[in-house]
Amino acid sequence: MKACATPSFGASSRPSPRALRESTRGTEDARCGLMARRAATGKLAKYRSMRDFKVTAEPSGDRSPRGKGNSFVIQKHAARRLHYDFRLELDGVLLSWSVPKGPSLSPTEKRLAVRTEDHPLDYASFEGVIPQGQYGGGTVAVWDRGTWQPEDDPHEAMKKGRLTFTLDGEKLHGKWHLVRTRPQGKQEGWLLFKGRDDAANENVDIVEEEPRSVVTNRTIDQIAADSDRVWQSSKVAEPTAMEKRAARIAKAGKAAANEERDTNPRKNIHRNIQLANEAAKKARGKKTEPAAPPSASAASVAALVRQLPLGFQLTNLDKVLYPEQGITKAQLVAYFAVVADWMMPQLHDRPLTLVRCPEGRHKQCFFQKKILPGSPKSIHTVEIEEESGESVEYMRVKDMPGLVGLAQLGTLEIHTWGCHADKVERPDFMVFDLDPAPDVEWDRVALAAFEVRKRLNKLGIASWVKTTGGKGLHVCAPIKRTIDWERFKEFTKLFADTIAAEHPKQYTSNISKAARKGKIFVDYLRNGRNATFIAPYSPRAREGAPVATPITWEELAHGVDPLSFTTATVPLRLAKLKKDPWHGIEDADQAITAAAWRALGGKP
DNA sequence: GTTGTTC
DNA sequence: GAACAACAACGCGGC
DNA sequence: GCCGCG
Ligand SMILES: [Mn+2]
Ligand SMILES: [Mn+2]
Repeated sequence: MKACATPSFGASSRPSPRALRESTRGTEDARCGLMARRAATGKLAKYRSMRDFKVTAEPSGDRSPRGKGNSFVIQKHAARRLHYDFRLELDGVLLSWSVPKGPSLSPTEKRLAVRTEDHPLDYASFEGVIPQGQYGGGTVAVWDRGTWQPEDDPHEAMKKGRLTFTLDGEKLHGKWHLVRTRPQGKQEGWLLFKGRDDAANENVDIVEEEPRSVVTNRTIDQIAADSDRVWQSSKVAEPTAMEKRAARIAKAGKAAANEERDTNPRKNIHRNIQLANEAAKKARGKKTEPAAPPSASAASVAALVRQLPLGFQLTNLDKVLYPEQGITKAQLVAYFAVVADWMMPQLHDRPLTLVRCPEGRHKQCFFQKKILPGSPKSIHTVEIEEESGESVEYMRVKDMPGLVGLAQLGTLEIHTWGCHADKVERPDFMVFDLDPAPDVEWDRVALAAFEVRKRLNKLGIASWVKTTGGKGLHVCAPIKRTIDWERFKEFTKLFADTIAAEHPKQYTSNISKAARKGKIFVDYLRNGRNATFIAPYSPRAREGAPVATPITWEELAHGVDPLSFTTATVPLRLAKLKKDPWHGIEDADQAITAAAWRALGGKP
């Protein structure tokens, strides 16, 4: 059997137009044509793997339009960033480059061109909208099209990284160059620039002056608007299951919003996220097998959180962070967005330490205290002088986008210092962490919290309580910023030692494991300068995505199951609450008084 | 998860 | 663009 | 000084 001819023109002799035509389309036999098609099919595997053709209107490339085999197209593509996709037909596919600034008619203006995956030939006529969330989501216009003629063998040229050719399009003409930059060194890029000939022009910005589609004479904006209309009408005609679902959520969201005449769009997004969370919980039921199947609404949660006004990009929203519950990063983002209003008053401007698990809670997790380059801009910093003398940039957040920024980093736990950024050397939040030994019953822990509360009250300090996401409780008290860390910790140690001394069978203030057997460790060490504690409303990187949850003393007296507070249940709980469980904590105006020191037998 | 290096 | 590697905390108490 | 702890 005869081998199929590879189009080849030799290095020196320029091919005739006829030779070019015949090189890609069958002057030989049907077998070669078929093989070329199969080859093209293989080249398009990547293109297809990146797209879901049920969702996008882009062609799948299973039908090749008949042409002369030397077409080119430039598609103006308003995606995340506006760019121009430069495509040359070769061997049954479109070689493609993404040119951020588009072509220039000036031979001295070299434009960066990044090679992208080969596209099918029928892509050349695609103009319209690629749905958001799909690869390359955005609006596409056919900015120019026509034919191209390589100067030499294009296969050799591609291999060498020097392609010289002539364009005969509607906007672009004459000689052009595509040159690969140094293969080693920085990233491999190409440069697209005009050859020196009559079609060159130093004075015209072709991209500015000819912005429209050469096919429909529409601008990008007009194409997007037209596509909107088509989408609207097709939606009425034939709603898909997903659209029906979205409509249901939107309707429920509207009804809820109408109740309180809420015109804040962000609040509405929050509400929709809550509704989606609720639906997700119902869909999951209470089954928690080793790996839960993705919940029905995971996809719609991703769509919702993408609407949050953040100022940075969310990525990998479908990544599963808690496999047992099937909780995705999108659901974590939704959780933070919903609890932000309750959480931020406590978290605002405190230095942070994070527990990050970007690959999920079972994979490599790590602590992070310093800000890293590339962090979302909604994460702010605070410069703190370490005792060693060196200065470290800690992280802090001020608002919902900041909180979601932490989620974007794959943060499963947020730990905070007991001070604020503007006065780091003055602690303002006291925490007694009640850690029960493994065999201690929950009721004893609850009673311990009341004991701590009673004793603090006697010292003139009101306190609030939260679960930790584990088997313990945190008794918390805001304190005026009068004393330094050393004295602060000294006071809390005195307090813990006193309880332990008076009830040695119940409590210990000694961190060592041996001392804690059968007892509750009153952990005052959270009150040191370099110590942190789990933030209110922070999830934990543990099975079930439990949440450190502020509760009222009444609830604690009534009985609560600390592990029932999870990223799935806390948003529902908050929606039902009439007032903040920590109501009044912002207005507390209390300090460690001289009388308090004396009551514990300490020196004021 | 992000950045930097390398092809 | 893709594949790959490096990197992301540390102080304090107990004995 | 090392280990455990969070
Ligand atoms: Mn593109
Ligand atoms: Mn503890």
